[in-house]
Amino acid sequence: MSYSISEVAKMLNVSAYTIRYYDKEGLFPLVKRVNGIRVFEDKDFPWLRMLNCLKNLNMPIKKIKEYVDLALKGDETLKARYELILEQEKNIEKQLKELKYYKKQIDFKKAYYEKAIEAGTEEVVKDWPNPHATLEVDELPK
Amino acid sequence: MSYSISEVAKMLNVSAYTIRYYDKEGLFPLVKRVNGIRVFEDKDFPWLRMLNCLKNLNMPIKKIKEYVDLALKGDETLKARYELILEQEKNIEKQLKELKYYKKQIDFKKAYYEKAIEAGTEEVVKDWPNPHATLEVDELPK
DNA sequence: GCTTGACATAGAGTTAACTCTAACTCTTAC
DNA sequence: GTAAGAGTTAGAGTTAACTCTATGTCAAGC
Repeated sequence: MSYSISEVAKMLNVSAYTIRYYDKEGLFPLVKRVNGIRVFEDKDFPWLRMLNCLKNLNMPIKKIKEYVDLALKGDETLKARYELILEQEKNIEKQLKELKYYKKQIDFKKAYYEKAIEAGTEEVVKDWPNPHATLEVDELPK
Repeated sequence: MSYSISEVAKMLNVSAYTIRYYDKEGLFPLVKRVNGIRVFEDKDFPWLRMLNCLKNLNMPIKKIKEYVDLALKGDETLKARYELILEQEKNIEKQLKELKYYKKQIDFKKAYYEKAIEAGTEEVVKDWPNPHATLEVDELPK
């Protein structure tokens, strides 16, 4: 099967402009062209999936480009690409920790407003003990 | 206790420029000034914590400003603020789901490269079945 | 054979979130 | 009393990631 730029855009939930921009930035060095028109094929999908993943993990375009360039160089860069993946694994762990940390604060605030709404005024909760009483860097997730 | 702008900046792990920018955007309407100089006090910390939280949940500055403006209006906006918090709760859930989804892909890639490095070439893994074989929007976390 | 629609490019414009510069003030240490 | 250091402002500059415009090509349907 083959797919047009707008079909691929839909799949990645971005605009066709964005796909062209990514291409301009060198993220699709191996996509076929027919009469100048991009033709995405099944063989391109593993990379499209990976790109979608890295993009949603907030990896900058330039960093993604580095990964592409490494992959193009072949087996001699396997180690470097592995390191990059390990970095992403660490990044995900960190983001998960952070999210769980901030979830606690939001949950606190949720209960806070529920009580305030029930009472009709914020006064009754203004002095609630905050579960995150300090704002030291050490207290925040690493 | 009271704190200077650079102390607060350090706590939030941003620059003093950034704190001034946030202030310019109206995120600190209640911070005291002495001779024109910002003086952050203990009473400001609950909001600093909340701001840090929202910022790290990627809420845009403008949206944070809306929340500030609601809070300034007092009890009549309790419901609206509660809704905004509920939205954030949903947002966190979504982000958690996404992270877990992309973690699977990274884990796959990690094993992939480990095998490739062991073999000295990517050839042996190029046809590994990808656990995320499609790239349909429906397959991605909502 | 002409219109339509989807593609193409180069390059300009936009937006968010900083980031910095220039010029100034105020406090503190020598 | 003066120099250093940290604060102030207005406003310009930067960066990333799009987003769009103008202009053009090409294949398909009428």
